[in-house]
Amino acid sequence: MVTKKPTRAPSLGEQLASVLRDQIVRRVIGPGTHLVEDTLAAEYDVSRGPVRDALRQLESQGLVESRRRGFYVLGLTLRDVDDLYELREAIEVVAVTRAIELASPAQLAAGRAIVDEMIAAADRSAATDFAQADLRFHELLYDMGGNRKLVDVWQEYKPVIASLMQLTVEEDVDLHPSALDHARLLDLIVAGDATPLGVELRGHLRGARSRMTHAVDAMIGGGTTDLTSTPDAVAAERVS
Amino acid sequence: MVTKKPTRAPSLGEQLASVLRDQIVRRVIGPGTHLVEDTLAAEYDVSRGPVRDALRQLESQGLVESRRRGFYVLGLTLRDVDDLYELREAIEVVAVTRAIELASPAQLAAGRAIVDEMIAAADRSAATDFAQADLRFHELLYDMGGNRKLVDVWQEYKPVIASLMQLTVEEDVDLHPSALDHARLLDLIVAGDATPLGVELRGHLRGARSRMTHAVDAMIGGGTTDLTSTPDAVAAERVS
DNA sequence: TTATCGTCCACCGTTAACAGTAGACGAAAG
DNA sequence: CTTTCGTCTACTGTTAACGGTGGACGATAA
Repeated sequence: MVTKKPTRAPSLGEQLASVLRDQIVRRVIGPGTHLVEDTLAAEYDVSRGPVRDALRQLESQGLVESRRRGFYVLGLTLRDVDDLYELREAIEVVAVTRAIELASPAQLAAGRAIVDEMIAAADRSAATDFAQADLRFHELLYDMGGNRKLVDVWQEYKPVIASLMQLTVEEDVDLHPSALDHARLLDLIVAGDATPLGVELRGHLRGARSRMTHAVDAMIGGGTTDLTSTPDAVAAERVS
Repeated sequence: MVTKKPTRAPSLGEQLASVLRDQIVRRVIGPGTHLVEDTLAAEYDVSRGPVRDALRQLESQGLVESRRRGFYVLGLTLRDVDDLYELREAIEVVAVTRAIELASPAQLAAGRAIVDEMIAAADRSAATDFAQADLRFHELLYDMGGNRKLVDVWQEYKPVIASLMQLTVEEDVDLHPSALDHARLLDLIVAGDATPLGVELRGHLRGARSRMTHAVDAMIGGGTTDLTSTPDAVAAERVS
């Protein structure tokens, strides 16, 4: 069983990383932008130390790149979203497969409670609450799997995924089917057959991926990706 | 094609991270050890900034944990080695599967050149050189796959894997079969069938994993894991 | 015009000092 | 004896200043 660290007040570095991450994902700060410690420190009225911390964190999440003179924004292209979800699929399928043997009754109950929260959020059309419950649900899947390295990778990229999900919450979509998808994942874990479970989760994540590439594409202002005629288009209505 | 960053002199933080990482993997610094910025700064005659950088890096590699008062060494248990290799297997199989379509002639040639270096190192029984070539070979597999997130995860954990490999280089083993295993991976990429390629790579990594758990076990002083009668025992003679 | 060389500067890496905080711990009260 | 409260301290987070470095750039020579 993987234990959780107690919550502490976020440092300035963490706060700044969060602000910059959102700005990068939303392209308020565009790809190629030169980020300089001193400049950001002046702009946000902090010293360079927390700026360093923030930029290091964003670097390890693949959002910025350190070069000789400063950091440069890489941002998130459609390619990046695809890559990120391919990574996520690779590791999350392993985690849920392990969950078949390892998930405890308490964890399964916690999963069902989160699904209930999702349904309640869907009732209220509270997409932001839904997204947060969604993230907690998937984190629980990793916890059930009991592989700490998989958990660590999830934790590393979770903030990026969360930022991406924020791009999709403004859309007026019925969230109930997605909530039920999550319940179905739990059912399949309990049923104990890895093959349909893997198929279901892959479909689930591919739907989420399509939705996000759609949102990023719309944000970029592209018309280059037309999803309305592909099988993913239906799945794209599903969250996470 | 994934581009490489130019090489810079390592900062004090990076150097310290490397030293501490080795000490942790080798259990010179044992699990549970309390690591304090001030104490390490005095011991290594640097200021606290680089110590912070080092500990942050080790934290993201899962070797230490930050709690309220300082960092604590988690270390690498047998469980951790298994988890790490399960992660690696999950992502590396995806990378090589993608390499079937995406590997360039130049990359394949580079792979063969690295295998030649491995054979030369095996000729000289130069295990450390072999291990380094081994790491470069696998990094090239990720590059061939062209998924930047997979590359990033590999880069994140590569130093830990390298430290682990150092535990195994003192053993007097004929390295030629392992070199040829790598050539075979390239052949299978060129042959273009994902299924035998996946099977081969999984076997390859499971061999490496067994070898490492064997080395960690011996280092811990355990007698709790007897590998001599399992199918992995033969594969454990293979590196990487 | 091109190549070379010296200077400058745009940054980051590092250091030392200060400030804040959350438990630990001891003393006092019930 | 147990609980509460106040103080202390062990750390980290942050700030400001200094030092180093590697290209950029301008001047000079061929």
